[in-house]
Amino acid sequence: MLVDVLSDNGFTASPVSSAIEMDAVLGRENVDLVVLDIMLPGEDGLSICRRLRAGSAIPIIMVTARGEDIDRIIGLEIGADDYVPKPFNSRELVARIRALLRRVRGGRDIAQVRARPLAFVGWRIDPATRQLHDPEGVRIAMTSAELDLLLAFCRNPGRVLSREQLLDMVHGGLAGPIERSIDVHVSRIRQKIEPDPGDPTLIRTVRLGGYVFTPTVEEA
Amino acid sequence: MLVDVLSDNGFTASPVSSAIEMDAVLGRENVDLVVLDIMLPGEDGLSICRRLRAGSAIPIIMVTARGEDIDRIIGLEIGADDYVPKPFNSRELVARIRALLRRVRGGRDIAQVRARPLAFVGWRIDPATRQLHDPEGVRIAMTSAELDLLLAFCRNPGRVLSREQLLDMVHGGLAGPIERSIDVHVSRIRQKIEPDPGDPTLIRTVRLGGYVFTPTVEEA
DNA sequence: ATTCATTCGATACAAACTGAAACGAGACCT
DNA sequence: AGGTCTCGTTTCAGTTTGTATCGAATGAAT
Repeated sequence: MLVDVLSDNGFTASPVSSAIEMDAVLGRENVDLVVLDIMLPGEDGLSICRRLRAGSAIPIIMVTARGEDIDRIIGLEIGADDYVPKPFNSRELVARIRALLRRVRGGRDIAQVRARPLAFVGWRIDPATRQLHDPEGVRIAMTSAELDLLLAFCRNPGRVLSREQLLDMVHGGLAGPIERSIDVHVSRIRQKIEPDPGDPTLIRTVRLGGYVFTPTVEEA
Repeated sequence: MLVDVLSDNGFTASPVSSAIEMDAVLGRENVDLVVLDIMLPGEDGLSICRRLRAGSAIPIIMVTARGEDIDRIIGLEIGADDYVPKPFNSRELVARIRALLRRVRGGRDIAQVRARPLAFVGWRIDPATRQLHDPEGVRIAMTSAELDLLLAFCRNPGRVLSREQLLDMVHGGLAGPIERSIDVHVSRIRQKIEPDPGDPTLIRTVRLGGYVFTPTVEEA
C-alpha cells in the first residue's frame, strides 16, 4: 500500500522486507531516503537505523506501531531524522518525507529556489542566465568569479561572511586560492556596483570579520 | 517550565507570549530555532509560521494540543520543520530540537533573520547595514569596532556595563585586547555622537563600574 | 584644606589589517 | 599559434586598532 501512495506522489519506492534486502537495494540503487519500520524480521529496526547512521547521512524516517514516547526518543537519539507513529495518515507520511527531503538536500531544493533572479536596490541578478542588470536595466559585465561572489552575498544579506565562508561558497569548498583573493574580488565588484566605490555602502567591510551585504534582497 | 527544561539541557531560551514579542527577540538576538505553539493570542501560530518561513529558513518546531493529522499536515506543508503533539514528553521535545539542529547545521546554510535598526534621540543605527545616521539623516562614518561597541550599548541601554562585558560583546569572547582599549573606543565614539564630547551625556562614565548608555532605545 | 593613590580622558605611536593597482600564469577563443 | 580575458598573488599605501604615556579628575585619608 505504501508503495502505491508514494508512487502516486511522484516518488520511486523500492519495498524491502528484511535488512539483507535493504542492503542489496542500497548497494545498487540511488536511494534518497529510507522509511524504516521498527518491526522487521531479522535485524531490529533500531539496530538498522544505528548501522545506517554510522555509515552514512542518508535521511531516515522511522515507522512504528508502538506509540510510546520512549521509542520515539530512542529512535531520534539513535539518529533517525523523523518519526511517524502507526497507524499513520498517508498524507502525513508524504508530507514528512517531502519536508525531510527539502531539509536534507537543502542544497538541491534551494538550488531551484536559487535559480530565480534576485533583486536589490533596483539591481537584478539572475543565477540562471548569470547576468547582472543595473537599475536602468543595462547589463553590467561580470566575470564568473565576480558573479559567484555577488550571488553568495545576495543569498546571505545582512550577515557578516568571513573570507573563509565566501571562499567556500564561491570555490565550492575545494582547496584553492588564499583568503585575500576575496578582497580583490570584492574590490572589483565594488567598482562595478557601488555608487561611490571609495565609500562602499552595499558591501561593507567588517574588520577581522569579513564582509556584509547590506541591501535587502528579494526574488524578482 | 519549558524554559527550565531547555536550560537544563544547555540551551538558552527566550520565552515570548506573542508574535510581537517574538519579532522583538528575533530582531535583537541570534536565534537558532523557534518552538511555536499554534495557540497564541493575536497572530495565529500557523500564520506566524508562514510569515517566518517566507522571510528566512530558521528551523521551526510546532507544538499543538490538537492532535489531528490535518493540523500536522498543514503545519509541515506550511514549512514547519517538525511537529510535536501536546501533551509532549519534555525529553522528546529536547531530542527533536537536537535532531533538528543537527540536521540544519549539517546543511550549514542558515539564512539568519535580519537584525532590525535601532534608534535613540534621533540617531539611527542599523546592524544590518552597519551604518549610523545622525538626527538629520546624515551618515556618520564609523569603524567596525566603534560600531560594534555602540551596538552593544544600544542593546543594553540604562545598564552599567563593565569594560569586561563590553569587551566580550565587541570582541566575541575570543581573547584579545586589554580593558583599557574600551576607553579609547568610547572616547572616539563620543567625539562622533556627543553634542559636547567634553561633557558627555549619552555615554556616561561610572567610576569603577564601566559605562552606561543613557538614552532610551527603540526599534526603528 | 591638602595630600595622595587611583581612575579616567586624550593623544601619540606602532602593529595589524584592508584597498587598489600591477603583474603574470593559465584558460579560452579564434 | 596568437591574442584576449580572467583570476590569484604580490606589493604598497592608507586606515584601523591596541597599547603606552601623560595630564586631569575623583575620592579618601590625613
